[in-house]
Amino acid sequence: MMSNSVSARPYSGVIARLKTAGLRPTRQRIALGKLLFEGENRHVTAEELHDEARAAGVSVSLATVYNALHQFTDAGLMREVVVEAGRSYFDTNTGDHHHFFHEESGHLEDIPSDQIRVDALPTAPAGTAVRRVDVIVRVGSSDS
Amino acid sequence: MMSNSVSARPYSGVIARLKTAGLRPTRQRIALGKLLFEGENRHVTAEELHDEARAAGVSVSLATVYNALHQFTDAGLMREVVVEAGRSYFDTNTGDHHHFFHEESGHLEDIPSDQIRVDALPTAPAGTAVRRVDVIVRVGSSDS
DNA sequence: CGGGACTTTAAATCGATTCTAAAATGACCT
DNA sequence: AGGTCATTTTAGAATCGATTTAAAGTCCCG
Repeated sequence: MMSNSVSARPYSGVIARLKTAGLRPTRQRIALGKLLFEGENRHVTAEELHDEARAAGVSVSLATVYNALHQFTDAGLMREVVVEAGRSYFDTNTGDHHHFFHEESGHLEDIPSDQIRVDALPTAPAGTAVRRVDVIVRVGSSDS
Repeated sequence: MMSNSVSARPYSGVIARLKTAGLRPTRQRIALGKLLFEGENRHVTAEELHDEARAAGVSVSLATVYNALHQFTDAGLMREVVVEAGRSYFDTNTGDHHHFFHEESGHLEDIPSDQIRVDALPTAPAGTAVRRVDVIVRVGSSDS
């Protein structure tokens, strides 16, 4: 009866994912990985994830959360999204998509790539190659 | 023979612009305004502008540069561009356009709005209105 | 179980930005 | 011109998110 969500990554797929990524499945990485990868895609800041882990009874330092988020990102399990100066978001959705950013709440929401189109990209400056295209749709409460 | 540039904003248009924006034309704001608004459009960080001002013999504190950049932005004379966590760029081009961001050099370059198209925007989440759409094309040297 | 490489950690540090409260300045009035 | 007062600037301290440090802890292999 699968208590909740779309999730359904089988029993501790997290450990397998970590190993595949060349990361030792330590207690902390497993706990953070479960919070991040079991269930829906997520957008988190290091602080948020840290609070969440502790709230869930996992003892983990903020530095470790930063380390893990960067390691997961380097391993291609997540990606970093920059929307606000001075704060980093990490996104568990590594597929092709873009974002709504709610300026008041600081909340990010995915825009599936088939719901937006970027056309007619100019050629990259000489000597450079395009690494990624980010589209941020900034929204605010309608009574601004 | 007009020594350089497209500039040609007439004699101290900067003062008029400041007044129109409701900002007192102080020595510092005028000097920064000239660096920013006379000549081509620019992308600067606070530190860069501060260094440039001092190099030009203008005595101004970093805090004042930050103040001025925010005031100019609030007044609609500039806009802030977020491309890297932990660093703010300010852009003198307030028109509709997007950006190339060169990841190695930290350099920003405009993409005129007619050279890019964003279509099929999904509707904003309920209760919200779109404030802006930012497209960042991240490029790096082609031999990555 | 034992050893060594990899991890985690608390604490110190960093760079960017903001805040503070005091000193300086600009604009208005007469 | 001079006086006045709100606005602005400033140096320095403080804050913020993030990273680094070096020491303590853990994981994995035989």
